[in-house]
Amino acid sequence: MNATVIAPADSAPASPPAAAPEGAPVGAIANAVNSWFGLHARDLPWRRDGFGAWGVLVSEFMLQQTPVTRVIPHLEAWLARWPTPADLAAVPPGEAVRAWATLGYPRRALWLHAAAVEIAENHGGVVPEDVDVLLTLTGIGDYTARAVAAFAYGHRHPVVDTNTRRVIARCVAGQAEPAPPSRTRDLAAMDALLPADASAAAVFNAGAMELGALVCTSARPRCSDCPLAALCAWRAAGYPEYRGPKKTVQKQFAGSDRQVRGLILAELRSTRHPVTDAEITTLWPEPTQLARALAGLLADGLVTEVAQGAYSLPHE
DNA sequence: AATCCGTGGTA
DNA sequence: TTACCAAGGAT
Repeated sequence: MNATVIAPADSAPASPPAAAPEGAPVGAIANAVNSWFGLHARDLPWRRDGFGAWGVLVSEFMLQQTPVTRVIPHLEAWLARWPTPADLAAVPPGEAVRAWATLGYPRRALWLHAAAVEIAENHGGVVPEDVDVLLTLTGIGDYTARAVAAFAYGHRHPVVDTNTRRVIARCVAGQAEPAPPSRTRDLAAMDALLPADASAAAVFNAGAMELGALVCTSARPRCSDCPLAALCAWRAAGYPEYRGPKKTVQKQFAGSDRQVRGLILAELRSTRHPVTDAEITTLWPEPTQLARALAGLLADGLVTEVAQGAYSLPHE
């Protein structure tokens, strides 16, 4: 069943291509991806000329685990309201959590606000361009730091997200799915493919992600449309199924603490008045789980107790 | 290093 | 209907 789900629609070649993928020049992969990207890249807001480093940074926060189509409207509203880091830093974090709406993982809104404060206070209100500096900001990790440096500032760095990891796993390693993430290994693998020219490198970073998002997808990859088909080690090997460590399964959402936290936060977003314990009690039938969820939100700083048994989004 | 963290679309 | 999974990061 596993291989059935993953295996692409078109069949493997009867015999492996004469040119072994390992023998293909490294530059061939980047060349093919960049040519394809030039023809098929989606017209996304953050790819417009002059979109700005702040816009790129906000987009990357929003895109952490949330699909492109859900991000775009919120991103544009966000940037219209807070055109600079200082604009966001000037409002309470609860405003960011409220504007985040249903994008999910509301801690990201809190982290984005914290990053804006850090940029305003420590970096003159300008989004840093060095990876090492970006990494010091709240909510920015290995992916986002390099994405901002590469896409907003044109610096040459390997940018590795889940799409790129999958493309490399298949095309280079000949495996159906990537091994569990490894910072060192993943960055080295992408670095080995990266064009020397910074501009071409930035295109390749974006192109590999785009290819993984549109063609080299997790389920039902469209190999017949893939610019790397002739270079792909997974294809050449006849699409062997994944044999690595078992992927961790995401816990069921229904009935989870996540769901309860979401219900409480949705209630807090719906009003600017404090929400009382009595009102929160109506949101979920199990008091123990409800209390645990509320305690978690308080500990995370997503909720503030403004009076005994009354709660709101964080003020400061 | 494994687990936790929201929400909604899709097959 | 259920299961998968989507430009990750923090702990």
